Order: sequence, then structure tokens, then C-alpha cells
Amino acid sequence: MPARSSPRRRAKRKTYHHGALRETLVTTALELLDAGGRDAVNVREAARRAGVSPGAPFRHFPDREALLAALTRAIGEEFSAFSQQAIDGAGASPLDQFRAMGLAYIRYAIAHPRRFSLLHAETCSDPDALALFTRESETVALIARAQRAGLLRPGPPDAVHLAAQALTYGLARMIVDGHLPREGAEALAESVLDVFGRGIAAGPKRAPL
Amino acid sequence: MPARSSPRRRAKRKTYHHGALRETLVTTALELLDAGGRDAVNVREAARRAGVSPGAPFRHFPDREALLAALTRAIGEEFSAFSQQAIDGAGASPLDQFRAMGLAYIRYAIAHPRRFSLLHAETCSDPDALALFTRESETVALIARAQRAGLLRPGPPDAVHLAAQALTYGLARMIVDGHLPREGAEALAESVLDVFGRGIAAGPKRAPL
DNA sequence: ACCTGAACACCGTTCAAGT
DNA sequence: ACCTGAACACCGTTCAAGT
Repeated sequence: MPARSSPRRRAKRKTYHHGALRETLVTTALELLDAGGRDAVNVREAARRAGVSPGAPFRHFPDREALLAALTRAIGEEFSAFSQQAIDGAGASPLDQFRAMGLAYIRYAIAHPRRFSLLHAETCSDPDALALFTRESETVALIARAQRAGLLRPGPPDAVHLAAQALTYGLARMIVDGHLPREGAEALAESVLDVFGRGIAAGPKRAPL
Repeated sequence: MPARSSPRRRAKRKTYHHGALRETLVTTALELLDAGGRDAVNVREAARRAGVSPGAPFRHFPDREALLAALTRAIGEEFSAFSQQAIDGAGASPLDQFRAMGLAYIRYAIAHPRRFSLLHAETCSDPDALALFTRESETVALIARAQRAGLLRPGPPDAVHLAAQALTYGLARMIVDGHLPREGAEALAESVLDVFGRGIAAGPKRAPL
């Protein structure tokens, strides 16, 4: 980004062309989302912050829904990169990778609750964003590998996947929705993931809960 | 409700007093919610359907948020009665009751996805509605009884409760948010609950997943 | 090709005035 | 005590006109 003279925002432009309005609107929408949730993502305000007239955004998005969809997609990509990083840093054991993915899910929800919310609320209308988010094929592959390695009990990988994802999703949602005390939520989540892990893990003896 | 002459809605009233406006507004808000989700719950439209002027609702609710909170509370009570019924009909075994509660959760989410959504999104701002919804004390008691009866492995009941609730909540949410195919969702949910149940159940041998 | 700015319909909310 | 109806500020969206 090139350096500019002091007042970054609302500086009167000399041209009628913004240059990267679409991008800027998505960035601004993200600010509004983080500050006030989905309801606060407001086309007029986004235009104002971009230093542009109220009608301008509609040249790039047919309506507010479309702006929200673009925002959702950006967030989906961000999350995807974040969780990929967690998996890469988790070592070779599929069980560890599995756990790392669940934790990444929950950490993201704690760090960016409104993004997490939007991602899921809006996801029906943007299947691509959903695919980025659930990472279904990766997870099922992880489970199958863990089973072959004798780390998990045998059984249909997609059922295990669904159970694991529901558990993780539920935990994350509970944190986002305020059902869980905010502090210590991550530690709590870890222990719940472990309860589940011990439940599906193979092994000669059952540890107590 | 007393019988009335034919045109139920928008009939011109002869008095300036509605009589039960508050109640009517909540009922109407529920219709709007079911038809179009949270965004469609609209004070002016509710007033219109109640046959009342745009300002009238504000004599009963300080603002739109308050109307939504009242709606949330009504839904919380409805759900509470629904799940109580499921538990009562489940027989004496705590494990069966436990399972019945989870299923009730999911059935409600399938039958009334927008109510379910609102209940959880709005729940932070109305702790009483939340208490009606999570039924925490009942569930923890159920788990403790199941452990005493030798049906569940020993362990802290509140951790098991949290895991179970997260799983159930996650499943319900996935259905509501459209992550799961709508048809067959209930059967799918049942099998996931069973996977979890076998994971935490006590028993001499482990069944395969 | 991209943006302006006035316009329209609609919403949340307020408030003096009615009954 | 409860409701009316006009008013205000604000939003999504459109569109002829500007550059």
C-alpha cells in the first residue's frame, strides 16, 4: 500500500474513481461486523467510510445480501488458512491433527465470534464458503488414517466425522452465544474434546472420564 | 378466545383500546419470525397486523429489542414444555431420558429452525430464557443417577453434561444452518447420539462404532 | 466505465393530541 | 390509561446526470 498524506479517511477525492471500491467495501464491512454484528453491516455506512456516495456500492453488489455474501466468503478463506496452519503445526499423528483442527475451530470462534456467527448463518447461501469451513474431506481422511493406524475404533469415518464436527461446532457456538463463561472457555473446550477423544479412541483399557 | 365475526384481521376497531395488544404483538412477531427469520420481525408490520398505529407497540415495549426479547422468552417456555413432555414419556431409565432430551432438542430445531435460532442468538440478553432452554440442573442430575446405576462411566457429571450438550447443540445447529441435508436429518442425528452414548456408556465390552 | 446526488419507499422511535 | 397520527432521522435501492 502506497503512503498517503495524513487524513486517511474521508479525505475528499479528486477523481470520481475509487480504484478498488469493492475491496474497500468488504474490508469496511468486516470492521462493522466486528464492532456490531451482522445487523451493523450497513451499506450506507460502508459507503461513508469509503468516502463514496450512497449509491456507489450498488455498482459492485446487487444488494446488501451480496455484500454480506462477499464478506462471508472472505471470512471463510481467512478461517481456512488459519486452520490449515494449525494442522500443519500439529505433527504427523492423525489424532493430534484431528485435535488441532478442533481447537483451531474453537480458538477462532473465541477470537472472532461475530465472524464465526456470520460464517454459519450465511453459509447456506454460499456453498463454497461452507466447503472452506467444514473441511469435510480432510477430516474424513484423517479419521480413516487414524483407524488404519489402530488409533481409533473401527466404524464408518463419516459418522465419526459428523459426531466430531457436531461436538466442535456445538462448543464453538456455545462460546459465541454466551452459554459458556468467556474466561477459561478454551481450557474447558480442550477437556471436552478429550472426553470425546477417549470415547472414540481404541485402546486396551478404558480410562475413567 | 371469544368467537368473532368473519374478517379476523385488520377489522376497523371501534375503540382505541386493543385490550391485549402486548400479547397480540408477541404472537404476530412469532408469525413474522417463522415466515422470514429475525430480520423480518418488524415493529411496524406487527402493529399493522394487530390493527394498531405504528407508535402503539412502544407503549408496551421500549424498543424492537424488547419485543424480540419477549418473543425469545415465549419460545423458551414453549421449548421447555416440549422437552419436558419428551422426558416424561421416556420411561424410568436415566439413559433413555437423557437420549429423549437430546432428540427433543433436535426435533424442535427441525420443526422450528428460526425459533431455535432466535432462542440462541438472543439468549445472552435474557438469562431466564437460557435457563429454560439448557435445563442444566436436570441433565446433570440425570447423569449422576445414570452413573450411580452403573450405566455411565464415572467422571464429573458437569463435564459429561457439557460434552453431551455441545454435541446436541452442534447437531441441531448444523441442521438449522443447513449443513445437513434436511431429509433424514433426524435419523442421522439419532445415530450420532448413539455413537456418543456408546462412548460414554459403561459396559464390559466395547461395541464397534 | 465508474461515481454523484437527488429521490422513493420503508423502518424505528418520539410525542403532542385525542378518547 | 391507552392509542392516534404526524413527524424525524436513517436505511436500502434506483436512476438520470456527470466525469
